[in-house]
Amino acid sequence: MPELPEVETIKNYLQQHILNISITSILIRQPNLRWRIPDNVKSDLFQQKIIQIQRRGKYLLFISHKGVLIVHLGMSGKLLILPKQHKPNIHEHFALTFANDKSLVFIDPRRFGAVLWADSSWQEHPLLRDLGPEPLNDEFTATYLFQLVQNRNIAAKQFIMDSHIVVGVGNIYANESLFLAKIHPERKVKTLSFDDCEKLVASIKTILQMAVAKGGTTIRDYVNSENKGGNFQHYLKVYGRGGKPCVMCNNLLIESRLGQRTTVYCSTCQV
DNA sequence: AGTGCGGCCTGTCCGC
DNA sequence: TGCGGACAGGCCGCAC
Repeated sequence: MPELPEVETIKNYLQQHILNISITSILIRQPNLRWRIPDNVKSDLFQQKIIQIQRRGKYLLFISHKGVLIVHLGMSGKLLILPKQHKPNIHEHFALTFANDKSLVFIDPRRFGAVLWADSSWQEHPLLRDLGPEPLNDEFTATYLFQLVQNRNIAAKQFIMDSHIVVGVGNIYANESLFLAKIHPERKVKTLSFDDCEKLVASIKTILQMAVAKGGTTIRDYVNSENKGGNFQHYLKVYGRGGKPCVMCNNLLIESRLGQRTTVYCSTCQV
């Protein structure tokens, strides 16, 4: 569900609400998420405070003096701030309650998400250490991308959705970025010129920045921690518009499947 | 090493 | 209205 802009929006909200407040209880209701929630989360976080929240790709990192809680929302995960006494949700798998009687509640119907624990050197965690650069950082450049595309016989869309190449680009923003860059999603990446890489990098940055500014995209059920949707869905040019006219050339957009994911593009504008 | 896909889950929608 | 199948903002881990 959530891609980089959605996770960033959640992080920005949580930073204003749960920092530096003692944790009074930890609830593990369903430990079997993508990976099992480690038992020691309970003892390690008890009476600790979250002193900092960071985002790495689509992972949220809740940093305490004892270690780091790593949270990934998968496809259907939500993190909500609710009163300590709230209406129970059958998919509430994990919750932290704070001294101000607010709870941080992890809800995830499909359980593709994860709640994990690392010591303070979370950068070395197996799930995080091999991740590619943050797309909005200066290290994500055309020079970097052009170097990686050499001899790679993979479709452009699958390439930019690979978190070892660049983090945070999911299905919606991959489709949108390729449209903006005028690159066909099935184009083999080894055929990209340096100029193509420049356009692609610039497009990914533009799309993600705009989406962050609009609080993310709500297609179906994404909500931030205030239980509100984002607004970027009003700015999508291809995703969800298969069969409709291209906003640039009026030809009908093609909807196909690539790597088991719905892919939408304009066969005239994107080459 | 790179590439392609199965699988993890539940909910929803669509066609028969 | 019931049922099966496809699909959904992700991504690891395995075959080849």
